[in-house]
Amino acid sequence: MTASIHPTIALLQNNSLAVVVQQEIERAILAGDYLPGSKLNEAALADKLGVSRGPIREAFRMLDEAGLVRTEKNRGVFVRNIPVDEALEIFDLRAAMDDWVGKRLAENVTPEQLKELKTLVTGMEKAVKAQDAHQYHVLNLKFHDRMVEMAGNHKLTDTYRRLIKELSLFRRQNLADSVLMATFLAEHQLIVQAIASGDAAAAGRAMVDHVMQSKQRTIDNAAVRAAPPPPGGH
Amino acid sequence: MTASIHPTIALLQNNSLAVVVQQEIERAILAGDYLPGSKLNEAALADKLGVSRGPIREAFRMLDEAGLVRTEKNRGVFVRNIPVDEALEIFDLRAAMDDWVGKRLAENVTPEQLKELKTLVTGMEKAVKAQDAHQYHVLNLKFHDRMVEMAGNHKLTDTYRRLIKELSLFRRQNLADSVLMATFLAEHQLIVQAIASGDAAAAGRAMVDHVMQSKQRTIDNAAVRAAPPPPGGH
DNA sequence: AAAGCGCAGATGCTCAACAATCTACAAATA
DNA sequence: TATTTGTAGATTGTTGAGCATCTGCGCTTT
Repeated sequence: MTASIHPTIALLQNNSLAVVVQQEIERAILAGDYLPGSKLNEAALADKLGVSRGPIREAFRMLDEAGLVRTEKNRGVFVRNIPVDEALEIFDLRAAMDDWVGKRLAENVTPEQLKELKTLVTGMEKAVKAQDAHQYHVLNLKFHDRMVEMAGNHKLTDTYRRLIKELSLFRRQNLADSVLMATFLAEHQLIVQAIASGDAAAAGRAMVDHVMQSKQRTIDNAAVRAAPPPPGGH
Repeated sequence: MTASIHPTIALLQNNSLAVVVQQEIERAILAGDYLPGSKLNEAALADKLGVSRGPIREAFRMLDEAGLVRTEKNRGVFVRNIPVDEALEIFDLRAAMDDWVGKRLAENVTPEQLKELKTLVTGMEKAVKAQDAHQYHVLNLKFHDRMVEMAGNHKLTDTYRRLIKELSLFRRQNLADSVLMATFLAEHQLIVQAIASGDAAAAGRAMVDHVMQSKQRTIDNAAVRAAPPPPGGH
């Protein structure tokens, strides 16, 4: 009932230090401040964030359970490095969920929601034309996240976001070239179109095809990097 | 390298106390030792398990992240009570996953795996005939878990199991009556049959139908309990 | 070069303490 | 009587010190 004006106070009123620390470390990891594989030092973090080791350790346990870090006994906590195999598995799982989302949206989407999705696609078109890969990436994430959210299943939304976070740990975002961006853009338009048509099966298929395309691109990418040209002398 | 003979020592060699505590509390919760809504007392648990409050608190954070308990600041940790809405959401999410599992199995199942599934169904038949609801329940869980596992996607398997754990917190297992058990049994046979036929679409459909049946039963159950007959005089 | 030694640094855990907060219950008030 | 207030006790959130143990690494020894 006492809605504190001061935001940072309100934060600590409802969240324990451990939760705040967890959020901060998660933010830093997802922002790329700590790269996959790097070690998170308990004492250093405690010092940096101005708390004792207790909350740091509790935050570590949460992050571990969330799949963002890996704990090796007596060695420490490391930012998780998602192997290709696992990333591909995540794509398949996402596809299964997106299939459901597409079907559900085709049946239940409102005109306002449809309009919002179209706006997002338009934004991506502009980003592609402007060669703004970052903006495209942000809108792309938002586009998919909103669709999942619109499907109205909180549990599925939570699960989806958990997967996206883990996936973001897989290779620092393979920068999309303009040709690929254009391809994906066309698929996005297809998805919205299918949803708008109310054809559940088609909408599901469009979503699945799209994710499978991303998966295939990841496979190709991995194949290229697995057999790189020998590095030239420095 | 030093493979301790003593199992409990080997356990602590690889797992921190917090993890062991987490596993023990989780076991207790899933076994029904702590009912949904009940409070978990830090000091009491620390005393009972012979550890300090630190590992207990770390275990709490893991269990919270896993969705098995809920933490209220300054009030404590409580075994989570899954509301009906959330249970229904989980059913839909499961259906989406099982659809994928069914399709995948229809395409890739091995004769050995098929045989194993048939054995499980046979076991359930016997349990139904013997009116052994508990045995049926155990085999049912195993049947579905094995199918998910056989689909070969670890991430999906993890996610599925997480959901099942949460779902087990929803109403102490609605005891299945024999009529319902028979219905589900027929559906199980249908699933195995569809998988064996190699018809991906049919297998997926059979899996989805089955989960939706469980969902519907949950809805009916909830409706009945929501409008119970007025309690007779004591 | 390989094996062994020793040490600094970090983790895992315990214990003790204290502030903040919640809970329950009793007393005071309307 | 019902409601409010006050207060004591219990519990949580957090800190800090301390210590055993493990890891990593450089150094010595062979």
